[in-house]
Amino acid sequence: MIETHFWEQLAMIAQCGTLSAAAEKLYLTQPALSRSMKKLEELLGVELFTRGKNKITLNESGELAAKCAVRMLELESETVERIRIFDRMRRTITIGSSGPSALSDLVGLLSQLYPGMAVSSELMDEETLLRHVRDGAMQLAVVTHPEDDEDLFCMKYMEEALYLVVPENHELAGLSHLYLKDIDGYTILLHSNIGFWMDLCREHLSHSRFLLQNDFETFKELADASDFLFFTTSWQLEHASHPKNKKYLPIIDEEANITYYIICRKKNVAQFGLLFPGQ
Amino acid sequence: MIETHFWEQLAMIAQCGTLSAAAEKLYLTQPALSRSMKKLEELLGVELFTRGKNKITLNESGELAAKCAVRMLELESETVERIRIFDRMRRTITIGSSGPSALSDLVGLLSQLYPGMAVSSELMDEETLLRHVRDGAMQLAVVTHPEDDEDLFCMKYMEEALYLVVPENHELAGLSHLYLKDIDGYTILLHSNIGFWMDLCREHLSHSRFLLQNDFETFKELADASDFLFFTTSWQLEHASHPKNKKYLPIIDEEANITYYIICRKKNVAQFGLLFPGQ
DNA sequence: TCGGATTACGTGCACCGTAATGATC
DNA sequence: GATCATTACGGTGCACGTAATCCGA
Repeated sequence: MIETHFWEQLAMIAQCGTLSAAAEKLYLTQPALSRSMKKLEELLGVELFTRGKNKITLNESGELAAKCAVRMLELESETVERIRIFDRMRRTITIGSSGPSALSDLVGLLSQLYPGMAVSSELMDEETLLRHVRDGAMQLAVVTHPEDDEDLFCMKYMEEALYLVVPENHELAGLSHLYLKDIDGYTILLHSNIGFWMDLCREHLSHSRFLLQNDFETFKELADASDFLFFTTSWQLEHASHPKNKKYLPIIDEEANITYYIICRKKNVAQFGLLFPGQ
Repeated sequence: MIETHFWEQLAMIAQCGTLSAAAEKLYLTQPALSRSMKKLEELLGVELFTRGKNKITLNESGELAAKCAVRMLELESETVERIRIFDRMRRTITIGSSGPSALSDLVGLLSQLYPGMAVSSELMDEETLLRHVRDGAMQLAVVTHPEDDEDLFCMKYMEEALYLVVPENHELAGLSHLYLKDIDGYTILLHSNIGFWMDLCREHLSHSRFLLQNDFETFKELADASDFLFFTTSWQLEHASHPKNKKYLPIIDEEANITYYIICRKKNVAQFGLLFPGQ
């Protein structure tokens, strides 16, 4: 059996042309490399070089061996990479959601339940989510509708209600609740990455203008300091601080009161025993 | 970079199930193997085992790694074998002939001209010979007809004349020469491996009975001691001793007086510079 | 004279084996 | 008690580097 470093040295010599150049690249001395190749020839029982007095060249067998060496080294490094990636994936839970709050909530929950695991999370539309869960690219997904599928496990996860935040002196501030149609036309501050909520806004507030913010901190500052209308949800009200000098008006449309369902392949349910107690 | 012996040890552990069993098969002690696998995990940066108090098992990453290890080891041993075979082939000249004398002659000549090379020789029909030369399986072939082909080099090699050997008191002994038809009907001692000569006998001596001999020594003893007719050739008369108390009658049919041609691929001519001087 | 290859020689460390320990059946 | 794995410790061989030599451009 030939150790890997022999193949690496041989490949390097083929690449560099001389022992000395190869030795330098390999952080070896010339004598060491010379000896090593002698040993390789002995182990193979095959002469790989034609040796002149002060030059050494690969012969035909050596050329073949060097080509093979390169292939083996490629396989070896690919293999190592594959093992590392597999191991990393094995200890990361990949999840997705169509809504940001549910995603944050689940990330937090999983991090607590499985302290050794990394959690990789992504916001995406529900069709893509379901496809990813089905083909195994994603282990868990949170969607806004229950899914009845013989391969998929589905469980109610949480509810979330939409609120409109208005300045206390705003004309809407006196209302106890409202419908989406009531605010269609108002200019609204909106975060960009809000998943399905964006579709909801586009659909029901077609006359409104949206001030889109990519950065969450900027959004928060603007929301705090300005008199723009913006949305929040029951989940955010529970988990984050909100300015006191605002009125929080529940939006009572059915579409604005969401029930989240968590989805995973039935064959993976056991893997998430802590998340699905009793299943 | 991971040395081969790590992969071998991992594969062996996967095969055997326990460290101790694997260690024994690898001619190692348990502690050595235990340390070695720790080191492998460190090099990979991946845990491969779940360690109980007195048992150790491959985890999922370890299973993958072990499978990969087997594949790499297979590639490695295939590669070594391939290099060895290539090297051996590189230093053997593979030749063939349709006739035995020309084959012996060429083997002897090549062994003299290329002392470092092995010569692999085979007797076979001319059609097969030409095919082998064309596809590279054979470097040189000796045939009884010139071959005109743009890919093939062809050179006259030697001539050979057939003789009938008869006891001095035989009814044919008085003749100075004869034709094949003159001996059709006689019982003749014949060696089995005589290439195209056999076809010639079958064709022109259809009424003769042949006493076929596989073993050359047996043939020689019988030829010497008995009064059976048998054949020899000009080449054999030159290169081997023949009994004095026999008459050697040349057979003057055209088919019994052979000119041999040596064939090789034009692209290989240079390789046999000593054999084809001036080409 | 310089660059490249091999040979000779001394050394350090990596890995091995032995022995001891812990743990489970 | 038997088996299996890990830890501790001491020894050895192997592969390395340094130095010297040889050779050719």
